[in-house]
Amino acid sequence: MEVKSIFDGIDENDIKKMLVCFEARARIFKKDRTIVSNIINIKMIGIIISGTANMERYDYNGNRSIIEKLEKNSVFGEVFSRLGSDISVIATSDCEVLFIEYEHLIKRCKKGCIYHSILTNNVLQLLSKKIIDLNKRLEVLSKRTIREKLLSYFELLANDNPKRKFTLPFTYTDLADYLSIDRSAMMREIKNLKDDGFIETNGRKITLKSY
Amino acid sequence: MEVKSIFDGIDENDIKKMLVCFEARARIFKKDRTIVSNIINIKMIGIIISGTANMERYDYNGNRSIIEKLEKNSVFGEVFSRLGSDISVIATSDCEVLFIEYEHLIKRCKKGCIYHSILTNNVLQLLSKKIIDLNKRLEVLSKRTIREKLLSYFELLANDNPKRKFTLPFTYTDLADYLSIDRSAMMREIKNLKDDGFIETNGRKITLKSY
DNA sequence: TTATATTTGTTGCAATTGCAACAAGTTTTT
DNA sequence: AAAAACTTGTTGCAATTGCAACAAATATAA
Repeated sequence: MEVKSIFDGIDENDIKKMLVCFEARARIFKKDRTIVSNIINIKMIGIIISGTANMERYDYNGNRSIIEKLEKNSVFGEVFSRLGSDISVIATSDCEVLFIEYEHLIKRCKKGCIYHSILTNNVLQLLSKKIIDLNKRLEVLSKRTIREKLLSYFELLANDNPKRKFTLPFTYTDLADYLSIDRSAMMREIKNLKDDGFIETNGRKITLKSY
Repeated sequence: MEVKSIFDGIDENDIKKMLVCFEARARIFKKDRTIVSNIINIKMIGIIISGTANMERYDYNGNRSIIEKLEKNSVFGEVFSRLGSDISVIATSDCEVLFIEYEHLIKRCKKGCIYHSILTNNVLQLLSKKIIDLNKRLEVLSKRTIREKLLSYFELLANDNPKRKFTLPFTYTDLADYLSIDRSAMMREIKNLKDDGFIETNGRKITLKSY
């Protein structure tokens, strides 16, 4: 059974008690607002309670890189990310974020919260999941051509659907940033993939034809 | 204080007891031997006790990708890696590997090992560290040109040394695979970097000149 | 110490890619 | 409903890259 949230398996009432014990604080962010501008030095972790956000970075050439898409229950923070870089988390829709100090999570609770160990375990599962996701991303980015990058990314998305259909979770502009490639070159290659019969597209709906 | 091993802070004697409790098994691998040929379906994790290894993958074009360099205390296994891919772990020197079932690590010990919670905590720290490392790798791979990939990778290596000198932990051939680029194109670019005064090289010893 | 294998260094050439620029289509804001 | 902002689609061109191939230098094995 997959862990979805760090509070999986913990009773609603107990969660509330724990949040007090953790001195957790919730904040609301409007779409396009910056949730964290510089992830370094944040000894807190953030948990997306509702809404979506992107973790992104601009390099010195002004090229944006979308490091990660965050959604409900996603966890972010220094411990989960690259230290020392100009990474920010931007709300892509209105969202609510819960901030908790990292130390509270990993240390054994002095007040003896009985659910603390469940929570630790959940964090462990989420971290494992994140590692798997990062490795997926790495697998895509380690492809040498735009065509291969697209196909391996599409393959990941199509895996969930027996008809091999999926909807891009991105605009094409964002997709290019996610794959770290030039948008126009990517559009050209998508056209080639269509011409060569690898994919069919209808807006952001894509069907993978071959295996 | 950084956690180096999953057994950090646990007494030697207690480790031995735990290993029995975990049904841990140690195995020796000679250089160039395959430690795990297909990481999927392994419900175990491996811990490098001594020696070094590479986690690698060959795509259908025969291009090798070095996913990760493993050394003493590195942990690998299904939970820490991309599922379903043809990933293998190859010894790059003689090494000793300890295998433990993942379940034993995360479940609360029925026999009441008092150090179990320390261990869970250590695993958590190691996972966090791995996430940070993966993000570093992603940062390098998300650069769009070979030059930028090289410079950002060198930057990471040079960060540890005030003189901005470092020795590549790779042969140049392996470096190209690690960066997912063509070796000859990479050599050409390294030459350009030298000509342009960005770096000085002496074999695998490199000095970063500019910032 | 020879033989064998691997790594490094180089080059021409063709293919891929990034860049710049612009038009057309959508969506969002005013 | 009009204006503004963003996304999609397209192209020529120059720069970068991958590929193939080979020689020289090192490292490893016999």
